Amino acid sequence: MPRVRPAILACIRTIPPGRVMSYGDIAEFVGIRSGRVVGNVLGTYNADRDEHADQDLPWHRVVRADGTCADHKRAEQMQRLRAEGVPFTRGRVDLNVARWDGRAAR
DNA sequence: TTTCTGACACTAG
DNA sequence: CCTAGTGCCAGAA
Repeated sequence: MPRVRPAILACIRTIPPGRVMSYGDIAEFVGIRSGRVVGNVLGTYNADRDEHADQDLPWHRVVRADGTCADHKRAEQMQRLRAEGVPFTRGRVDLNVARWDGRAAR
């Protein structure tokens, strides 16, 4: 079984400030077809005992395919993204501008 | 080992 | 705009 967790975390850390990636994009990046795994990784990682974990991981730069974010953290996430200069449209991330390919910057 | 769960994606209605 | 169903895969119990 491929260790997707490190790959996913590494991919998320690759996202520069002011940019975001969708769960599906990250899943595709690590070679899987379910964005659910990405969410699971984030959930387990956040639930981990490592206090320094969430500090190192810009989980707020991970959003859904349509630009919305997780319900439980959407307030904090939106605030952080806005602080980084991520454009918002009607409460959703403007993926047309902020989307990060993960390898080919625009 | 099997089973359940989940910070999702996508399509259909 | 919404809900419901299906596919999907790595962890945790």
